[in-house]
Amino acid sequence: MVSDRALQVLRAIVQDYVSSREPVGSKALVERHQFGVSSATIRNDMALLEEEELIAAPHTSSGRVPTDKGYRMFVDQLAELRPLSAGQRQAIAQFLDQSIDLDDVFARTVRLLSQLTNQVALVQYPTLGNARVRHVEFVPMTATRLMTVFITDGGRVDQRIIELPLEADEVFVGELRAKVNALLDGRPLADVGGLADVLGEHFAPERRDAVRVVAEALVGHVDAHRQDRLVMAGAANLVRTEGDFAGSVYPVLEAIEEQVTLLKLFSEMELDSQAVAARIGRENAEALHEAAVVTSPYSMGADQSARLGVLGPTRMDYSNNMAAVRAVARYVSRLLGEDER
Amino acid sequence: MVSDRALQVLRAIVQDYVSSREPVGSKALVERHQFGVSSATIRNDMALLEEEELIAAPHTSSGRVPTDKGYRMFVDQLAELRPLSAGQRQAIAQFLDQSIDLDDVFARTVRLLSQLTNQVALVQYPTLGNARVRHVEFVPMTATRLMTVFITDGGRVDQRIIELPLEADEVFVGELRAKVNALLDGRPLADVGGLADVLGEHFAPERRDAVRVVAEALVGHVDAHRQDRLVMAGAANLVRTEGDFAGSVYPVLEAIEEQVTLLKLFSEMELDSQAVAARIGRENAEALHEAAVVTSPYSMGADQSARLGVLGPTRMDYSNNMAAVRAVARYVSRLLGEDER
DNA sequence: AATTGGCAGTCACGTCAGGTGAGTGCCAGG
DNA sequence: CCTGGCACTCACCTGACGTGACTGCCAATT
Repeated sequence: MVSDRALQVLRAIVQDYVSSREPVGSKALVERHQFGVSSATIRNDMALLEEEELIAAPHTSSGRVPTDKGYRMFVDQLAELRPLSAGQRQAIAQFLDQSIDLDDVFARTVRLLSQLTNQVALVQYPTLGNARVRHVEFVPMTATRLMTVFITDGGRVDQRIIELPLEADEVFVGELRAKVNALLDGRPLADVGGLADVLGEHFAPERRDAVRVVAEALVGHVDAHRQDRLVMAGAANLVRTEGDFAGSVYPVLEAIEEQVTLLKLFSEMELDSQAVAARIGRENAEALHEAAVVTSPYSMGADQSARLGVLGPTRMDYSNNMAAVRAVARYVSRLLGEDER
Repeated sequence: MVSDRALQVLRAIVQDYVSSREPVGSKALVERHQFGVSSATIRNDMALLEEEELIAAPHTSSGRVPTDKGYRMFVDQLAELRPLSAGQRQAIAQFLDQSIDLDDVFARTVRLLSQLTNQVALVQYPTLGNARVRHVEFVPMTATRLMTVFITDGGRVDQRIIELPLEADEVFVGELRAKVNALLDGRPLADVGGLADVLGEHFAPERRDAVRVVAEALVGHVDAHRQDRLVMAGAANLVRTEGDFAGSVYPVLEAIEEQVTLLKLFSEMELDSQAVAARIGRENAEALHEAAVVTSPYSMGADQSARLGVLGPTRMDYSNNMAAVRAVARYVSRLLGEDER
């Protein structure tokens, strides 16, 4: 039973607290916002909000601070994400258009996001859906060591070094290159496993052992495509906002570097709405109890899609960050060809 | 004119300070180490060391702390690089041998180093010397967008997305693939620029504009090979040692993420000895005045070489870190084929 | 000449008490 | 339902005061 005005008060508290980092009291509130009522009235509303656990007082007699639940309500009610300014949009376009390759798109995206939001930015590499094999290349390193380069439709590239049980001369490598590509080029990744099994049949029996090693590498390449990765930028921003973490930022940084916690989080959010979404405080895993994560899905043509976003203290500027994440996600999607049909 | 015993005292001070994080006094010193003289004598030596600016007192009446110069002397003369334990060496081998591709070697190396030293670890990607073109692949993204994949001898791979001024059908892409590879395969990278200039002659006039865009991309690939990169791991460790940075760790983390400061530092150290080396405190650029960097060169066959190492507060365990950096650099060099001839 | 014990002096740091002010909760009156 | 007023509560700052870990120096000793 929170009145309409009480919600306005909650919004004002979140805004003021985010910008000032200090618990906000009823008096300051009526001064900075036009409520048309006195501070005593606001105090009543605040008591109500506290009842609902949307705000809390750090100690008996001080201003109030939004709880995770308060932030959640703030974010959910935050219907209008004001679009970025024309200048900002242009900056996004200009900066990302300079990308020279796929990795560079992600590297630039993550740097851009961290600058726009002053938070740690994260970009998940897209998982390839029904991609196909484009080309496989073999590069001799030493007599018995071979690098395999695996290129897919979507333009993703994997390299891998393998140790052969025999010396590979130019002729054998050439034969490998020709036969593997004849067999695999254009085939869906899902087929690679089966085809690799029969690869040996195309070679002389004394080569079979070496070919088996190559086949294993090819399977490994496919697995690597399934595996997700994150790129991160702006770790320095986390240190800057250190004061917002009661504990240390250490476990937070650790969780980011470990990736596994974040990847799990990203895949859970995948199920959520297709729009920009937030996970706040205790909604997250242990290490991120004091952090908030704002992400949006982006797509890379085909059915390849992943998420990108930012991570920071729960006390963050959700309006701005959500707007930035949305804008960047949209631009990256467009850049990677989704909107081109 | 520092006596021999005074140097022992310096060594003891560095060791005690590194492990305790507290200024060390003459009394504690004689208790923890067997000097065979009284604390008053040690005090005299300490006064001498202070004269030489090898140690300093944070305030008038407190223990002493090594200065940058003191650490420098410690590193140059006093630290014994005890080899790692058999267990540690084995751990390095086991962990790195699992690498599945080139990027993975670097990723594992950097993680390993940060765990062995509890510092931020850095690995510089090798600059390619006189590498040659192995293969160039073209992957259509959309009708007018093409991804180029550039593979060199050394096994390094670059991808890049380009926008063509016309629609590229399968036939044209196939033609590109055949002619570019006929022209470039096996040629040194240095020749790519010249050859790209004449690429247009091999195509029909109406294709020349598109071919020029491709040629530019190829030149870009070569440039990208010249450009250095760093991979980093263990940023969380920097936060953990935050207390050792009088200011904030913010500028330090920022310098690491910017890369340019670190790359400059790495290339300067290139000139130094071939062994493991340290840059301490004010020997570094502004942002790293309170940090120390320990690096060692490693090689990747051919004439490709680069550096790897760790970064932390000047108050770090130099003996251990230098030993770890040296061991890892050696193992990576061996793994990448240098020792195989 | 080097070493030692002794002693005065310095200064960071922890503790404690008192004062200050921002902010709440509640109540009686509009 | 809103408002002004008032008592009450704490976090926080400040200054005073001991305490203890050092150093620096000096005269005595080997």
